[in-house]
Amino acid sequence: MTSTSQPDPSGQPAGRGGYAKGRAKRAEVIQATIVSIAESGFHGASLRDIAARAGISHAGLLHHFPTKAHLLMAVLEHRDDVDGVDLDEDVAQGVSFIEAMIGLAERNARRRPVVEAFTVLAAEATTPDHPAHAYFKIHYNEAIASATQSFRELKAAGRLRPEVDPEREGAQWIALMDGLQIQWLQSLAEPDGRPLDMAAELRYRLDAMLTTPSN
Amino acid sequence: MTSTSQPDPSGQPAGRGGYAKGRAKRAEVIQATIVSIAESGFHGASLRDIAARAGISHAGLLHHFPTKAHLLMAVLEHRDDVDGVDLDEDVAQGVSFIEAMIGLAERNARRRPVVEAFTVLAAEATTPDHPAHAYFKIHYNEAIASATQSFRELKAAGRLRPEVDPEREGAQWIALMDGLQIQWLQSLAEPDGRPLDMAAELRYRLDAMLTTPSN
DNA sequence: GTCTATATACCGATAGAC
DNA sequence: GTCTATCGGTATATAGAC
Repeated sequence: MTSTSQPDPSGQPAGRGGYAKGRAKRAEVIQATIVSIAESGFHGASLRDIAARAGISHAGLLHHFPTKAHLLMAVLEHRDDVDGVDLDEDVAQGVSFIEAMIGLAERNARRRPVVEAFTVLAAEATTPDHPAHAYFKIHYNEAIASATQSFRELKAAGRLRPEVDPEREGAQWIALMDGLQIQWLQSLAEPDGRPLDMAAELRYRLDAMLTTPSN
Repeated sequence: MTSTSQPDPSGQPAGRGGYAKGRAKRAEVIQATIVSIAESGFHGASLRDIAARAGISHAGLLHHFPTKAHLLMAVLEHRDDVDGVDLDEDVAQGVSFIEAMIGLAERNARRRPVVEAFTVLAAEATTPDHPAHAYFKIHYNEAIASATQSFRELKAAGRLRPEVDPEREGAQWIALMDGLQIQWLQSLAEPDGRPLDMAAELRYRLDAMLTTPSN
C-alpha cells in the first residue's frame, strides 16, 4: 500500500473511528474560539476571526457548528471534559476536592487563554439571556457544592479550626479562585514584576483554616 | 483615583451656570451606558442602544462623547467620583479601609447594573488592548495597596491573629470581593432562594482574621 | 444640541458549486 | 468538507441641516 496512516479523507464513517479529519478540525476550531473569546468576549468574537485562526472560511466553520451559540456550548463542554479527567484522577487518588482545586489553579497558570475566556464568560453570563447562562449556573452550583462538602468533611475530621464555617467557606473558596484569576491575568499584562502565584495564594488560605499544615 | 469634583466635562468654562442641559444629558447618557454594558459588555453594547435609552439619537450622543472609548472612560471616571465620595467620608470618620469596603459592598447590593458593568469590564480589560485596561490596572493596584496597608495597620494594632499575613490578605480581600460579586449577580438570576449577602460574607471573613470580633 | 442621511465596514447565516 | 458569493442587518463615525 501507499500511505499507511491516511485517516479517512473522504469524510465518511469508516466504521470504527471515522470522521478523524472532521474531529481534528473541530478541535482546532474550539481552540481558536477560546483565543478569540479571550481577546474579545463572546459578543466581540467573530466567526470570521475564529475561522481564520483555524485555517478555514467562516462558512466552513458553520458546517461544523451551525450557530455561534452552538460553538460556544462546544467550548464549554470541551472544558468540562478536560478538567473533569484531571479532577477525577486526583479524587480517585484520595485527594480532597479543595486540594484538587489547587492543582487546577496550577494547571490553569499554564493555559492563559482558557482562563481569559472563562473569566470573561463567567462575568458576561450572569445576564440571564447570555447563551452560556444556564451552563454557568450549573457549573457554579456544582463547584460550590463540592467545595462546601469538602470543607464539611475536613471539619468532621477535625482538621479545620473551630471557628471555620464550612457552609460559608465553600462559596468563598470559589469566589477567591475567580478573583485571583482576574489579578493573575492583570499581573501577566504588567511587564515588570512576576506574575501572581494563584496556587500559592490558595495554599496560604487553606493553611490558615487548617489546624495542621496541609503539606 | 480622583475623588474631587468634576471641572465641567463639557469642555467649556461654565462661567455663570451655563451648559446645565448638556451636563444633565451627559449624566443621562452615562447611566444608560452602564445599563447597556451590564447587559452586553463593552464590545456588545451599541451607541444606538445607549442613545435610545437616553432619549436621543446615536449621532446626538456622539456630540457629547466623540467615540465609544471616550464614553467608556467617562463612565469609569464617574464611578470613581461617586465611590470616592463615600469612601472618603468613611475614612474621615476613622473607619478602616477594610470596613469601608464592606460598606461599599452594602451599597453595591443596591446598584445591580453598576456591579454588572464593572464585573464584566474588569474581566474584559485584562486584555492589554481593551480601552479600559489602563484604568483597571491603576484601579486594582490602588485597591490592593489600600487594603494591604489597612491590614498592616490592624496587625500593628494587635487586632489580627498572629498567623495572618497582611501582605497576602490585601490582594485576597479584593479577589474575594470580585468573586462574591459574580456569585451575587448569579444569585439574582435564580428566582428561588434569596440573594447572596456580600457584606455578610466579607464580615465573616474579616471576623475570622481578627483577634476580637469587629462589631 | 439634536436631528436625518450617509459612508464604510463587519456581523451571523444561507445557497449552492465542487 | 470547504469554498465563493451573497443576503439582510447592524456597527462606529461623519456631514450638514435646523
